Order: sequence, then C-alpha cells, then structure tokens
Amino acid sequence: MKIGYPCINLTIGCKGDRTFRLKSYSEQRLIETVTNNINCLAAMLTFNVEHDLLFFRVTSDLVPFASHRVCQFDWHTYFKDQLTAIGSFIKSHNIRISMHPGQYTVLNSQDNEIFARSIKELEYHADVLDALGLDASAKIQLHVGGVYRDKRKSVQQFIDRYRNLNKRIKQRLVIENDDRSYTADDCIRIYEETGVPVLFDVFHHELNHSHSSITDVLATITKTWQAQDGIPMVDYSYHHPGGLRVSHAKSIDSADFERFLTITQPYDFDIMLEIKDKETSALKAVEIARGDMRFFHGKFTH
DNA sequence: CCCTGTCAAGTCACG
DNA sequence: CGTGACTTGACAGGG
Repeated sequence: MKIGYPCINLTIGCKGDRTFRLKSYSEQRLIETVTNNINCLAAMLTFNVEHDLLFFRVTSDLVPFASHRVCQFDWHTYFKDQLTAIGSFIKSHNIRISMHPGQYTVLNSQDNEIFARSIKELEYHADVLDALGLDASAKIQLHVGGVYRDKRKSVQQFIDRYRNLNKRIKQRLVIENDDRSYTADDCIRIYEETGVPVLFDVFHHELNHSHSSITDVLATITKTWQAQDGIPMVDYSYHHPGGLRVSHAKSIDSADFERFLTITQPYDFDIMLEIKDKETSALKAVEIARGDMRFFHGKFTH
C-alpha cells in the first residue's frame, strides 16, 4: 500500500501546474512554463520520497495546450533529458504514478469532434508517461463519460471506442466510478466486456452506488487489475456529514480514514487522498497507516 | 499593486 | 435557459 495526493504540493512553494491563456500562447511561453512545471515536479517527488508519500498524480497541466492544435512544439524531445531523469527517480524510488484527464475528455461522446479531441488528450497523457519511461502500472484514469439518456447505448459506445484505442493508450487506461452517472458496478460490467481495470473512488461510491458495499466492490475490482497493471488504485476523500453542501473536506478525518483502512484490511491497493490540503492530509494518513500496523500486516510501503 | 472577470474543452442537475 | 460542479484557482487586463 502506498499513500499519495494529487498534482500539487502546497508546502514547498512550487506547485508545478502553471499555465497561461490560449491567447498568449507562444513557443517561448510554453518552454518557460513547462520548464517551471518539470522542475516543480522533480521537487515535489523529492519531497514525497522524504515523507514516505510514494503515490503521486502528475497534473494534466504539465504541458499546457499540449493536445491543442496551437501546440506544434516537440516538447517531448526538447525536455527529453529532464523527463528521463525524473522517470529514473520515480523508478529507483518505486513511486506509483497516475494521471487524470479533465472533464472535457469524453471517450463515448456522440460528437465526433469531442471524441477526436479526447483521443488527442489521451495521447498527450500517454506521451508524458512514455517520456518518463514508466511501465503499464502508471495509469491514466478516466470516467466513462456521458449517458445521453440511454445508458446501455452509451456504455456500448464506450466499449467500442475502447476496443479501437492504440495499445499505447489502452495499456494505461483505467476507468473510475463517478458521482452521478456511472457506478462502480457499471464500471465492472464494462471491465467484463473489455478487460479495462476499474479504479475505485470511495467518495463517488457513497454519492452514487447500487447495492454493493465498499468491501464487495474492492473484492471485485481487485480482480480487474492484472499483474502488469500493478495493484489497484483507490481514490479516497471525505465529505462533511449532515452538511447541505457535498464537497471535499478541507482536511482528513482521521477516524473515518482509520475506519476505512480497517474495513478494507484484507485488500492491498494504493490510496490517492483527494483532500484540499493535499500533502498535509496525506502525511497524516501515512502516520495513521504506520502507527496501526496491526491492521496492515506490513502492507504499508515505507 | 490590487481587483476581478474570465479562462480550450463537456455533461448534467438544478433553479 | 443560465449557472454551478466536476480534479482546481490562476491569468491578465484595467483601475
């Protein structure tokens, strides 16, 4: 089990997700921004290793507009040395990496333009992970997409599109249950048709689930990850109970997290803590996991 | 320097 | 029909 947080670090004063407006695009601006973001990525990974945070999500903003037609720059070659070095660091410290394209990436879209842009975006994400030299255990997590008032048809569209993906993308793509349209059970059904691994989001499951319990789902999704995929990834967050607004908590609820670790004790997976204060909560989670080894039988990775 | 409207892109629920 | 939420605030022009 590895514990991590997504995309940006709020402690080290360098977040690595700098971007700019499309109107102000220039090759010079892109190079400056990507240089900053890559340097910050290296700094964040160094911080993480020093603090036993061995799971990290790389921001989709690493190379802004990379999948947009305005970007003709060969960033892949230009930054080859730096990316290779970061990839070596990741591998030598056994860090698990994920990426998560934004809400505009919709593989099952009914609009062919949106579909084509989504492919470009997935290619960009695969480019980043390939440039880092990472194997197929570095994943790109994606929601199934739109429902378009006909879930059966929309699921079939996803399956057809998935089957036609390049191997380069397919070997990295995993699907994640979302908070309103596709439940973990829906994702599992898609796995049965395609073999695509299922990333379990605990918070989304609480908002949008069928009958299955957390442990039922974990038992099933564990089987969707094959040897080359690595152990399952799980997104964990927490929302304030009883509140009118349903939103991610500012900081981790230690009791809830400990309860979660306890009920999921038979399963091994990497946990991404999607909590606003980022590494602060992830560090608390590491302390909880480390301090309560009787639950984990040593599965927590130091 | 501060303020704030706007930002590449999609889908869906809510009023 | 317009707005907000989603994985998230930051950019950039005007005062």
